[in-house]
Amino acid sequence: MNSSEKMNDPIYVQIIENIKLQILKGVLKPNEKLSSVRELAVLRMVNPNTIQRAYRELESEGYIYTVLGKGNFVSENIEQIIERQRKILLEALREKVNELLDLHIKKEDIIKIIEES
Amino acid sequence: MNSSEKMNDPIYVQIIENIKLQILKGVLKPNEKLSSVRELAVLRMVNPNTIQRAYRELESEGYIYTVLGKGNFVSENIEQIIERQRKILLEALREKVNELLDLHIKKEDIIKIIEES
Amino acid sequence: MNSSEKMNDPIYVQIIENIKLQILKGVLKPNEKLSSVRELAVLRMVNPNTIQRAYRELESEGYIYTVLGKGNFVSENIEQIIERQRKILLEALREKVNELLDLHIKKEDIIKIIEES
Amino acid sequence: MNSSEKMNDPIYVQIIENIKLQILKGVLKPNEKLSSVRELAVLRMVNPNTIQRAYRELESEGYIYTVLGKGNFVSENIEQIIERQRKILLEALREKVNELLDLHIKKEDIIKIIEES
DNA sequence: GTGGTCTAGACCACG
DNA sequence: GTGGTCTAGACCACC
Repeated sequence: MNSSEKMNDPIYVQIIENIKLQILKGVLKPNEKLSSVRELAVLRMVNPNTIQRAYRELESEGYIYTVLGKGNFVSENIEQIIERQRKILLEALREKVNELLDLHIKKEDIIKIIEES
Repeated sequence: MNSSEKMNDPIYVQIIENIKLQILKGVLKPNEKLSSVRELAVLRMVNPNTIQRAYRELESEGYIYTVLGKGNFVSENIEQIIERQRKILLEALREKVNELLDLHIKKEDIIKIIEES
Repeated sequence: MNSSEKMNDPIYVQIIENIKLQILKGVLKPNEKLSSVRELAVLRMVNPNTIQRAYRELESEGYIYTVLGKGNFVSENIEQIIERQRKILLEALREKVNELLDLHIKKEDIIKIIEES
Repeated sequence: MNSSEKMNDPIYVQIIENIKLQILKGVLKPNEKLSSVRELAVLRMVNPNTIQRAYRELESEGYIYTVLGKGNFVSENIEQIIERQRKILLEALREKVNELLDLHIKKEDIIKIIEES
């Protein structure tokens, strides 16, 4: 039912999207501890490296922070992170739209695509 | 009034956009020779390196091809190149839109941005 | 049954490949006149522009030459043209092979692909 | 004894190949920071522009990503990038082989070339 | 003549 | 500090 979460994305991307959504919806709250790498690996039946990678990317995007030896936690200032992401994405969107207009794609057609998303 | 051609863009990007548009509008036709690097450098009053860079990127995107010692030419199969670019861009657009929806941006707001472009 | 001639190639590419093969097999001999653009357009039931484009590319690759007002003819020194093409292609092949080896594709697997071609 | 690393290649290509290999062999890991443009320029005793160019091409091929003001980093999803590159190269190889077969080069001769690579 | 590479070094924007 | 852009100008290889 959700907009992203494509089946053919690599596993670690699916995990990232899943955790992001939980944070965004407030299921996971600021400073809350995430499942440990090993726990989540068992739960999802994937290699611990895959979880490690997902956590690493979530950290680099600012969604979570890592305390060595303690675990991974949801960022304190999660709203700011989201606001920053929004701005970045909106700017990227504007750029893509301009490039499409240059290639003679009509605005209506672009809007149609968005409405179908 | 045109979508691209932003003043703030670096010179080489402006040149790229300009040439792309000429190709798209049919001013430059398949296999037609472009100005030589040095000619265009004099014409636009910039360093030859700047033109060189623009031509190199146009080539790597498939819009033109280079014959060593002869010059740069508009690609034969330019429509396919354009079609490919459209697909790539539309897919990128869809992805951005999905990410924005995940960040709770409303579809209407996204559409508003496109209408302003 | 032939190696190239993919169905999903654009029409003008299919025409190019077809004419190249006729030249290579000696069906079309040096200095022999090719069908006129209009004749071939009717025969193949395509737009004359498509034929024009195929001839233009064949000329730029050296297979044929054009005499304005007279028509298109198979090149005199066709063997040299072919030899040049071979050298260019073999060099390109070597380059691709090296790049594949860098990406840890085994020589055996590359050879297997060639044997299947 | 290695396949790439030709002496005759331009410096920036040698740098690109060198970094690609380090990434492929796992010497450089996902999200690891590369030397800064200036550092590497001093280290390899070349102009910063030359490094800059190498990094730019590595980025456009997806091997690394750039954060303005922070540095250049190995891509997160490097395996996918490699897999994509493999597919592109194999398809290009198949095409070259087909063209060579059309020019009456024997399969055995093509295979011989590969074995010598 | 053409494009391709490279140097030396300046200036900008970002954080 | 980082990368990004740009100039001025040299030298090479190809044809």
